[in-house]
Amino acid sequence: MNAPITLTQTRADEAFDCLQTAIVKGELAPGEKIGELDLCERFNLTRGPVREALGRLESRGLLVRRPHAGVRVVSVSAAELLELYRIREVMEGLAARQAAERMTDDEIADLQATLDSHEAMIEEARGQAYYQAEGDYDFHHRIATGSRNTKLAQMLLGDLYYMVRMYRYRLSTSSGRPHRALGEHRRIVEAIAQRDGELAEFLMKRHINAARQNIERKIEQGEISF
Amino acid sequence: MNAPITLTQTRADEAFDCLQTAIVKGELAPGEKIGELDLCERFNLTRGPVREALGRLESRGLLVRRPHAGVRVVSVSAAELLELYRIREVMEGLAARQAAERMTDDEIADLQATLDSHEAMIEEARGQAYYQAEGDYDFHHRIATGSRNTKLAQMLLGDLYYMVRMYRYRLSTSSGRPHRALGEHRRIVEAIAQRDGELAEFLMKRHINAARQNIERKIEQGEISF
DNA sequence: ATTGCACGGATTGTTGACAATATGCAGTGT
DNA sequence: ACACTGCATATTGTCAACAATCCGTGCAAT
Repeated sequence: MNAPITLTQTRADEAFDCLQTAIVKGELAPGEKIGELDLCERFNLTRGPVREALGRLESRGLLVRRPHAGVRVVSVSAAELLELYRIREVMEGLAARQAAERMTDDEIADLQATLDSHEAMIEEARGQAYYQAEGDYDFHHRIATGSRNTKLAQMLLGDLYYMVRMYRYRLSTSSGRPHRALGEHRRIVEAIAQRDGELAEFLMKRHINAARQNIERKIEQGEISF
Repeated sequence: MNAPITLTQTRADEAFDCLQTAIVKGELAPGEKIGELDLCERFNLTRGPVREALGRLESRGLLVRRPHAGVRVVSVSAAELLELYRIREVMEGLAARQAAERMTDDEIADLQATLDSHEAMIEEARGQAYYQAEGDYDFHHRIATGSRNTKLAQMLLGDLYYMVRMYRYRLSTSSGRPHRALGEHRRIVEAIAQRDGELAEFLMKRHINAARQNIERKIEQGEISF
């Protein structure tokens, strides 16, 4: 039946995780009204934990709830998605700077190793944008935690990335330009290895700015539907 | 027919507001364990809404909760407080830049007017640091919303400011230098009025950086206890 | 004396039932 | 035919009882 060992801490956490992944993977369409009982049956839970999870998700901006009317997945417009990238630009720039100042040598070596594995994945499975997207996520994740800035990492990992990933699934192609992105990642790590925080910040901002412009172009070309 | 006054949307919202203000005002000491039943009696509520509010606050990083052990107000170290200002620096810099691009002329005029009233408050009630703190909060609040960046405003107003204010109450004196801060505010608004986003970003970053250094100095001098 | 362990009490997590409110439909009037 | 009103239903918000888990205390053993 179910997994013999439930590693989840509590029912509410379980509901939170299930809901979050369901939203990110697009199983719950934005704007669609979702009933609590539907969710309970879907995840084999009761309304208590589900309600608590809904509250948490709402607080994080993934859901919008009207007092007695129900709860809907937030629908982000194209303009708002681009605004999200503007925020990422400054916050991840800061993360890169602080990572250059604070990451241990071991962490940097690890980061370089993961870039190698990402390159291998891109080489052998060309067109497999999914792995590239995961690799990209992994890279930014490490930089955020490497900043040793608790709140910064919390905001990036807890708020922004989930919202961005939610649209990654919809854009299907990660950002389209795996090789170029990998090269930019390499240069950022180089700057971090040299403990050049200022350069790392600059390169990271430019990297995310390029990704934003890429999306902007696709929107203008009508390749993305909202 | 005009709706009279919405006392509160829902019990959970009420609990959320009460708890948030109680935490910000320092009525609930950081690190102190708070029982759910205590809170219920304190606010005349039942455990359901209180639990939902606790979940939301935890998700925003104001509380920390261990599975069956209870909930505590988050205790932020001096180092983490300074990290918070580093985040504010880049985020509010972006907010100032976008505000310069997007605020209406009326909003800018309003902003200048509030600065005048702040100046009057400082002049007549010298030493009344409380009003200066509120004025400072008001200023940054308007810039954040003026950016027209929904998520950015949400993160600043919903997450960061409450955490900063929580320590403002403890530091008693806002940042100590009302006149100088006011002058910096004036120059930022000037840049916004001239639609010079780049300058507004630069000035805002320098403003917050100065505030951070001010706190850092106080910490070194042992004027602040944690 | 200190450490380990077990047990009782208290607190939290969860559940199901009850109350309040919004949505949809039917009916009526213009 | 359309708009408005009133009611019925379903869904949400709230409550109080039940079950599971942790913490502190006391005792015993080394």
